[in-house]
Amino acid sequence: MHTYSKGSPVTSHDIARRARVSQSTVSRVLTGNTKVGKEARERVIAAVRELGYRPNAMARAMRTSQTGNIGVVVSRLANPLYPELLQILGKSLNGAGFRMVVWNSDELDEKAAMDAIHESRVDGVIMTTATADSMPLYEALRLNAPVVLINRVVDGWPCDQVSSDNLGGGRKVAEYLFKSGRRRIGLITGPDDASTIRDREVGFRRTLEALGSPIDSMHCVAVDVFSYKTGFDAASRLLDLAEYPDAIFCVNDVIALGARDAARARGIEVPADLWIVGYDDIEMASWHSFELTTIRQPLALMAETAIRLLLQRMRGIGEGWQHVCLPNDLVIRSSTARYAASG
Amino acid sequence: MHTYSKGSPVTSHDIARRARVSQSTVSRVLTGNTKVGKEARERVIAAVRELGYRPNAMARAMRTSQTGNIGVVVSRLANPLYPELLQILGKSLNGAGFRMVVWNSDELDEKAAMDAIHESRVDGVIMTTATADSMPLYEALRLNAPVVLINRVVDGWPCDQVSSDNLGGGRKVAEYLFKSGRRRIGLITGPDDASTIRDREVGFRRTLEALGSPIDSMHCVAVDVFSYKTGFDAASRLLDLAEYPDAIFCVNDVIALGARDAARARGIEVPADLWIVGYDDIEMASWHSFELTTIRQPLALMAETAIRLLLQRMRGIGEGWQHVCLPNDLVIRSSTARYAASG
DNA sequence: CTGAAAGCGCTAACAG
DNA sequence: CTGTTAGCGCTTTCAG
Repeated sequence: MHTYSKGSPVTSHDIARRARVSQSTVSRVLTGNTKVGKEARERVIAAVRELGYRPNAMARAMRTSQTGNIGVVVSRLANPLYPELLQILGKSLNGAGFRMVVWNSDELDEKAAMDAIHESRVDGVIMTTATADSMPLYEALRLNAPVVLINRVVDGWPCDQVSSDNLGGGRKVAEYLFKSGRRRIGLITGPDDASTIRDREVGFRRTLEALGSPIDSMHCVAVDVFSYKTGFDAASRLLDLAEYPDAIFCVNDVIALGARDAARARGIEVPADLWIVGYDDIEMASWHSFELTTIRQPLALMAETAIRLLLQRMRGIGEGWQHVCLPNDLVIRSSTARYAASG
Repeated sequence: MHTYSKGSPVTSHDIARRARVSQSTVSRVLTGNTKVGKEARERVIAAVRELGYRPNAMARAMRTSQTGNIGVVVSRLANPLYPELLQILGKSLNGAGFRMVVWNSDELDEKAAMDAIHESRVDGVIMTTATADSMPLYEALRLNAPVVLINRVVDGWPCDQVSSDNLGGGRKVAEYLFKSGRRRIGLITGPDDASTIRDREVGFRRTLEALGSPIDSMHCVAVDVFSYKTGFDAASRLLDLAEYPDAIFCVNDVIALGARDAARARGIEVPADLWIVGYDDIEMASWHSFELTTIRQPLALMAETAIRLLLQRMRGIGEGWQHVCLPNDLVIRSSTARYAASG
């Protein structure tokens, strides 16, 4: 029985025969790199159409050592930030003539992505979830693999990196809350292996300390994994305190949404009794039920930058490793009072 | 300058030389299909490790006509159903030894996925977003391409298809609402090119008609695209009527969430003044702010089934086209009163 | 401008 | 068990 997956049976030789040219001329017409006589070209094109010929990508890849595939490793797709990022990356990559291959990152996926580079399945990889203890990643980088880090970064690692200013984002939130008169400020943070989270927390804490209003350790909770539920639970703990915070900064939106609902579940009014601030500006942040004040990252710009750096790296251009850090914005909604953000 | 993407410079010949065996023996050790002497095998393995050798996947694919890649076409990732499905599909595919390549489906992506099959970039494709007017898909199917449809299906098309019982889902919702005493039942539906939507709507309408309580055309709105916002707006139109519905069935959760918030924005109490039912049971449906009654599809089972059918098809097994339709469940939450669902 | 020829790195007969 | 041999389908010199 014929198995389709053996690939289209028609090859460039078939085209050559039919167009009465040599196989190499067929190739020349298709790649378009070399001049070909008008007559011959037209016969080839006609034959291609008539036979429904599609060049075999594997064979081409083998000759050119280029697959046209770019791998993307994303963290748990359950965080809506990543689908959003994925959508943007996919569009940009397609625009640049590449296909996107996705790994949904647990450690196995990270390894799989690095394997794919070494096996020439992909020409390069964009990692959104790097951490300093990813051995496979580090190994690949040592071998000079074309990898760029986006979103999460790892200081000092030998590769291009693109992030937004998480330190500054944390600072902006702290300043905003403090200047708006909040003084019992709480924090829900997460695992500190992600640079994003670490930076947001550090920027936030340092600024409050500098302003003379450090976070009470009672008012700080760390979740082990980011989800609505963990956010809900963490906030519940904070809100069950006799003197609960008058504002809570959550290091990402998903937990902030959980926190918002924890307040609702207790009948705590937001923003009257409690302010909540998130981070990422995922789509749900703007929903009527949440109206979450948050930090918006310039995802599209980050994606474009990452792709540009990766393509340069793949071409062997680019000497040192670049670390691009893009600015982000405080988006004020009614989960906090509508005071103007100050510089 | 050395460009990494030229691929690892070490080939099976290098290994052969180093292990003092022929290149084919190296291949035999690596593929593991043939017996190899203990001595030789060990020398090969050692050489592989010492040189950090990785077999070139393109070359292998060219010989075997198998890439190990499965393409997945998903509709707008903005609908959280699709990331959920993607996650499940990815895990199952990896478990079966395949990699997942994702296209984020507008018409261009659909075409790209079909191109990928013809160019032997992927061994097969899983489509979540088929519609009857997808020309590239139809063309590919005519050529007997290994494609399976999941979620959305197209009656009469020559391919394997997996869906859940959308007709029955619509019916269940109708019965539940009617038996719970709702009589001014509204409907927010969507574009009818998707089989899922069509079936849900038909099942719902027919059942209500059979029960003698057809939908008032005033109480039916169709959105052109599925999003929180379109759901919010559509529900707003319904709720601004003098006599607004006492229950609204939304053909998917995303618009149901919008509808829920439209009620909240007007101070309409749910479920006291209005019941809302969605479809899909995406994660947010269970969030405290929504507590949405909805239909849960057996995504994991659907994914497994689709993959099984696809693998059979790729192996050339399987004679006729199968159409698997799996049952789904009504999940009752407090966006409707907590009456028991009846059979 | 075009054909002939040489492989890319690997797998899979085919003979030992 | 293992080496030799013949390509997979394509791109790219190298000669005309």
